[in-house]
Amino acid sequence: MNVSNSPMAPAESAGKASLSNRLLDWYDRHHRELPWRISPSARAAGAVPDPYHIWLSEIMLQQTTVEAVKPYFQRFKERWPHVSDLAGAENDDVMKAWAGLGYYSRARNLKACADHIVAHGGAFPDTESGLLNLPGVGPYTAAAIAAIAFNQPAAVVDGNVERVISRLFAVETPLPVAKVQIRQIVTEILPHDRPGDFAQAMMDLGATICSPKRPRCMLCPVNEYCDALANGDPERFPLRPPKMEKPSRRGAAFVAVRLSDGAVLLRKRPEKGLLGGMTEPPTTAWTARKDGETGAKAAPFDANWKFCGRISHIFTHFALELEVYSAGIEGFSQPDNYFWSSDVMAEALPTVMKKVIETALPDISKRRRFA
DNA sequence: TAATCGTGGCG
DNA sequence: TCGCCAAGATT
Repeated sequence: MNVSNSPMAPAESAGKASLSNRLLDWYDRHHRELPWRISPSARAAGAVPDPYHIWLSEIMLQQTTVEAVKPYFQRFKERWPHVSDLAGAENDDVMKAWAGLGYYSRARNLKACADHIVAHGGAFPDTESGLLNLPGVGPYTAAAIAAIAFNQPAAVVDGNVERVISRLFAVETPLPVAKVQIRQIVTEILPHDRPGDFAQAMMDLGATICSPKRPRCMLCPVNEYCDALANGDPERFPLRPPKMEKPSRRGAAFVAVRLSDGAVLLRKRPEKGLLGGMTEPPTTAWTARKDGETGAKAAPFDANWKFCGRISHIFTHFALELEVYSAGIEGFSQPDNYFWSSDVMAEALPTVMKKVIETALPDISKRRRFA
C-alpha cells in the first residue's frame, strides 16, 4: 500500500497527486459548511477557529448526527458565548439546555470542563496530551480539537475515518481491534501542512461519499486508491463483531397533577447512570420480567390513578415499555429529590420522559380545567 | 476488555 | 417495521 504523504515521494514526482492531496483538493471544492467550522479558504487566509466552538461542537457530535447538533450548538453559543459564560452557568440550566440530545454525562462533563478551563486561566490546552486530561475529552476529541482548532498533526479517528481507511486499505481486522492499525495509517498519510482541513476532509468524505450503505464510489476523489473498491465490495468494510440482542424492560410512570394550580410532580434522577442528573415523573423500577410490577397498584402513593396509555422507547442496550398513569392530588409530603413544576416541558426532561408527559397531557389539562 | 450510556434518521 | 449507526468517553 502506498501510504506516503510527502509531495516529493518518488511515486508522485511523475505528476500523480497523493491520496491526501486528492482529498484536500476535493475538500476545497466540496466541503460542508457547518456553524462551528471555518472554510478552508478562510483558514488559508490566516483565520483561526474559536477553540471554544470546536470543543463545544465536538462534545455534542459524539455519537450524534450533525443535524441533531446544529440547533443545540446555536442555542448554547448564543446563551453562553464564551467558555467563561458556561463556567458561570448553573448546572441545572446546562442540563435543561442539553435535554433531548442524549448521553447526558456529556453535559455534566461539559460543565466540569468549562469550570476547569476557567480555573486554569481560561484558555484551552493546544496539545493533544493536554486536551486529553479534560473531562469528557477522549482520544478522538483530543485529536480533533488539536487538529481542527490548533492545526496540529494529530491522527483524528472517528467512525467516518474508520470506515474510509478500512475501505481504502481493505482492513480485514474487525473493529475495535483494527483501530490501532487505522490510527497508524492515518498518522502516515496526514499532511503536516493542513492537518485541520485533512481531518475535516476525511469526515466529510465519510459523511457524504463513503457512507455506511451504498457508498457513492463513482464520485469519490480517491476511488483509484481504494483497495475495497478494487476488490469489488466496499460496503463490507469496516468489519464489526456480531451484535447482542436487545433485552426489553417494562414499568409504569405516574404523572401527578396538583389540583390547585396544575403543577406536576417531578423528581431528579441520581447524578450517575442512565439519564443521570435528569428529571422525570416518578416511575417504578424497570424490570426485565414480562409480568413486571406495573399497574396502578405499583404507584409510589395512593391516588385515583387513571391509565392514560403506554409508551415505548429504545435505549442503546435495552428497549423500554412504560404504562402511563395520571391523577389529580392536593399535596404530597415529598422526599428531598421531588419537586412541583409549573412549566414541565422546560425542565431537564429526557425524550423518553417527554413521551410520558405527552401521553398524560390531555389528562393534565382536563384536571386543570376542572380544578 | 467489555459494558454502559440516548436519540433520531434512514434504507 | 426494524436494524443500523452517528465527529466516543468512562469505568
